Amino acid sequence: MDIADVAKASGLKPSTLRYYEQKGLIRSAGRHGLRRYYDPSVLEKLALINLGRHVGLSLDEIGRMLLPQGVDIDRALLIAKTAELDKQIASMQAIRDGLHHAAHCPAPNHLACPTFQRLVKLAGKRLKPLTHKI
Amino acid sequence: MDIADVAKASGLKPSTLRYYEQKGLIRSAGRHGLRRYYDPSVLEKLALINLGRHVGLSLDEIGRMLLPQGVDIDRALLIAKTAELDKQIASMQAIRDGLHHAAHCPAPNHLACPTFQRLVKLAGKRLKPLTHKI
DNA sequence: CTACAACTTAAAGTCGACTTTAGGTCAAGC
DNA sequence: GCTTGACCTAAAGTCGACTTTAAGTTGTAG
Repeated sequence: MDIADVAKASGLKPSTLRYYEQKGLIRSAGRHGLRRYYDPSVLEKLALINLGRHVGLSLDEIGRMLLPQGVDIDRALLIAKTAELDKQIASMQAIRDGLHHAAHCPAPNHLACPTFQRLVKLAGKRLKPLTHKI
Repeated sequence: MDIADVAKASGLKPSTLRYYEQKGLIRSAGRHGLRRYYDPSVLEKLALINLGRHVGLSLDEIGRMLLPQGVDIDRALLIAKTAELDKQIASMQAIRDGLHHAAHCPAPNHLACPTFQRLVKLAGKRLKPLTHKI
């Protein structure tokens, strides 16, 4: 497949594919002259990268997780990530519940509502930044 | 309170406070000469901003939600955000379950595992980018 | 065989949320 | 009254993940 085919099949732009290659996330199978050509298995690797982005991994982290040979992931890192996701989900649920309450609470303003006050404190304390762009 | 007090109490840097002011998120109560001084209620507003960041709002969105007078939030936007959070949570749970399975699946590599394959497709299709940095 | 669409590279630009820097002002303690 | 540390502003820098641009090369349809 040439780069345009991979782009179409993956939904990524050619420039993104070159960028991923530069970062060491994918490799082309070779060149026809200057032009890259790819093995279709690159699509599986890209799907995996996409998945990683969705769970909040940076490209660098994904690079470390993707085993060099073949298309696979480090299981230990996967388990760690699962635990992290559990925490994130719990946080988001707490916030969701607080927002839901605040939106329906009859207090004159949200800061007058004790449930909302707990929520604000929760966000201030318990939640560490979910610093990612996915 | 002067800017250093607000910084200490909120955990934000003075530069961040000036930046938020520039964006119209907070206001100082006035100046002593050049120096800003703040009403303590700014801390509540900052807590609210912090909360907003945690649910994935941009500073601009937060600016639109914070009612100009006093410290409060637009309830309709709050409800909408609650619904959005519900979706995000559901997505994250699906991914979490998939990762959990993949990490413990006996298939030789994850791509050989049908559950993992479904997960990869899910991430590719159903999940729209959670494009935020918190 | 030629035209040209599609590829190539390196480098610079973008976006959001800040942080840092450079250069200047000033309230307060000695 | 003088020093100094904390404050001020405007502008530039940073980070991650790309995208865009500028300038050049080439496989391939006609």
